[in-house]
Amino acid sequence: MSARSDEILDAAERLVRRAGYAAVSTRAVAEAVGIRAASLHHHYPTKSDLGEALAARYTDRFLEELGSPDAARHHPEGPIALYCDAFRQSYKRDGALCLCGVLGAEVQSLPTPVADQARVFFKRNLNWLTEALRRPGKPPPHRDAVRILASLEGAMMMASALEDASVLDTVCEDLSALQNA
Amino acid sequence: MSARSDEILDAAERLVRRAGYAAVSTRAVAEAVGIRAASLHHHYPTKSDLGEALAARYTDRFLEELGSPDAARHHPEGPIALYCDAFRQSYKRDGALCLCGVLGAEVQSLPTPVADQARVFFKRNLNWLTEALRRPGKPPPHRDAVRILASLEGAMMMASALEDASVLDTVCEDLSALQNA
DNA sequence: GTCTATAATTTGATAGAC
DNA sequence: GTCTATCAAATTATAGAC
Repeated sequence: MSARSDEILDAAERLVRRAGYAAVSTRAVAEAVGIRAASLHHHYPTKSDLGEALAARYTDRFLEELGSPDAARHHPEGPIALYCDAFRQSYKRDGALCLCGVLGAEVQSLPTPVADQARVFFKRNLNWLTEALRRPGKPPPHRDAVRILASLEGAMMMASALEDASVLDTVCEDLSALQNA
Repeated sequence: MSARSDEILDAAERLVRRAGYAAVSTRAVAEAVGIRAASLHHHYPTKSDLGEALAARYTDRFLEELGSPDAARHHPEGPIALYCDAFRQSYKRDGALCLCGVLGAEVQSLPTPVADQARVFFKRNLNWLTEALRRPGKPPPHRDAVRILASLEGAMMMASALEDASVLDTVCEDLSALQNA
């Protein structure tokens, strides 16, 4: 993975998170990097290859930033607040919703490898949440994980569509409050 | 609005809800109807016109099916259950997520009139929910409305991406239960 | 690794006959 | 209202020079 390959993913991520996979051309990504389309295809032979690498890196990075579910359990404000903040920071830092939220909405028109990588994001996040919320002597809280991730994905989509970040803040506050109930 | 114009919107809705706006060509819509692309452009001069009419009809129909917020308040299972069922039925009947959830995820690459119509869906739904959940002597529950709609939109996206309708069911059940708390 | 050049296809859209 | 024919532009991708 060369520096240039990473630069290409950076540009692709910025564009796809705002416009969607189908609406972003390999040419547009190349232009954003400052190279020709033919050069981009040297790093990623097909658009599908680019999309797959993009989703995989996004997922790896996101989970890396989260840290271990075990550490999250001992976070002073609780695992839900920590998890919400990861999305909130990502949304505010990049001014765009979750890459895999975007891909998930157009999953039926994605090349199979890209769709599969988007699914991996959701599965790994659900596993992380289930682990972080687990309480001794109780069954794994899978339903809570589903509810939390779905709320956050929907909140980011609506915040982006309505150009109103307070939608995400509202949902995050209510999710954190619920935890203490 | 001729019968043919409506047929075109039917086909467009089916395709866009599965693949996204950018991934669906006017030719593909025309083919699904059984006419030529030139004939489609007679009914909707541009793709943007088609998208705008599509989102507007979707919103009108959805709110019509919901009925009045006042009637929902007196529903035997409560307004939240009624609202959740509207999305659940739509998801199962059409095998696809909310049209405006799809459009919302790619809002930055949509023609302005289409993006605006997608926003109208969210605003009208938030107003409906706020009204249906209102309780005398209390401030309008705008936050609850945001939380509920965001949860449902995210749940549909995830159900579609993971090809697992139980995600939507789980979220609906938890939303209804919360109401009684 | 990047470029120019180019191929093959698709796309949104129009002109004009019927 | 629908068609054939056509267009200009964009898109994904490849060949081959440097």
